[in-house]
Amino acid sequence: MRLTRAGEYAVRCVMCLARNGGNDKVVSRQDVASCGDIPPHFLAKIAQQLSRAGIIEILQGARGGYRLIVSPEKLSLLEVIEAIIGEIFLNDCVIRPESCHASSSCAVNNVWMQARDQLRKTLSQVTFAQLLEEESCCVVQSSILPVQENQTL
Amino acid sequence: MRLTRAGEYAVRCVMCLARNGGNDKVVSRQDVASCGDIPPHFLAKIAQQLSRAGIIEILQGARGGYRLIVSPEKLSLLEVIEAIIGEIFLNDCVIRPESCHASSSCAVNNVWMQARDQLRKTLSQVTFAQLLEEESCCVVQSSILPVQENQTL
DNA sequence: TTTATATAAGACAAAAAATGTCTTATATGT
DNA sequence: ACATATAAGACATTTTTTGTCTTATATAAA
Repeated sequence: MRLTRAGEYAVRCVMCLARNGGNDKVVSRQDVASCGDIPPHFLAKIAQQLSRAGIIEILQGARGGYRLIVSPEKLSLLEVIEAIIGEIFLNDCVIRPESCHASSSCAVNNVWMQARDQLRKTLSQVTFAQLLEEESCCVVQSSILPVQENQTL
Repeated sequence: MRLTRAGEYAVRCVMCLARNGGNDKVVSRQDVASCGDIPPHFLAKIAQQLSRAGIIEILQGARGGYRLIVSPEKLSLLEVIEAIIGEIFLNDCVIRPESCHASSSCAVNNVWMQARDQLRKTLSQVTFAQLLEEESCCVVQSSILPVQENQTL
């Protein structure tokens, strides 16, 4: 497990959409990128992963952008993160049998599995609705967005 | 946080020492390496980190090797792992303020901190004495070691 | 004291993973 | 038809991790 920058960007992206596009509103990639301080092309990749995971919808063409299609109440931090970095594992030997000889009955491995379950549970219990209620990094700059709604047409 | 291979090797190294060198016995680097399937020179680096952390003692010269200087009852998985990979953090923004703007009052960050504390607690509650009581990956091959005690002198 | 054995220390190389950029293609609204 | 915006994937860069090699040093034993 590792919260990569891509994972962090994904969280910021969803936060931005939940905040600014909550009512099925579409937010352009540019706006999300500047809101979350994300390189636009990198965001494109991340958005595609979120789209494949069924979390957002991507709208092509003029006036395109991203739209959150899961309500913030039903969307957990875990879902967004695992959409980007894959299912969380803390140790390799579970998924890579060649890196260890006797993983099934290994006491060390059992500890890692327990820690993993705990971590996933914690992350799954936090929804974006909850996160929105509090002050968050990725929302600090969002005050620029309402202005941009009336941008050049 | 990420359980790197180096961290995994460190755990195997300590398991091997706890099992075979429990009574202040010295186990050669070669023996530890073959027991834990660790590249010998890589093990040397890991051992140095464990030594700096006060977990093992390194004995130079002929008949040298490594010796566990903390009793397995008092040595936790967390201590060994953090000796190698540093203090566990799940997210960057805690230690790298430049990667985030308002980390102190960030709801997302708070979740990560909570998950981190939980993970560290879990790992700190497991001792190597406990791990030794059960079957473990890194101990499977240790039956070769008693034989090697009577090796060529 | 000399020799064989074993690790220390750090430079170096290789591989893997993550991050970021760029180009061509495609879709949409006007 | 045109302007706008994302899709898709190749490519480059950077960082991290892993592993190796060489020279130096310490110790035990002949």
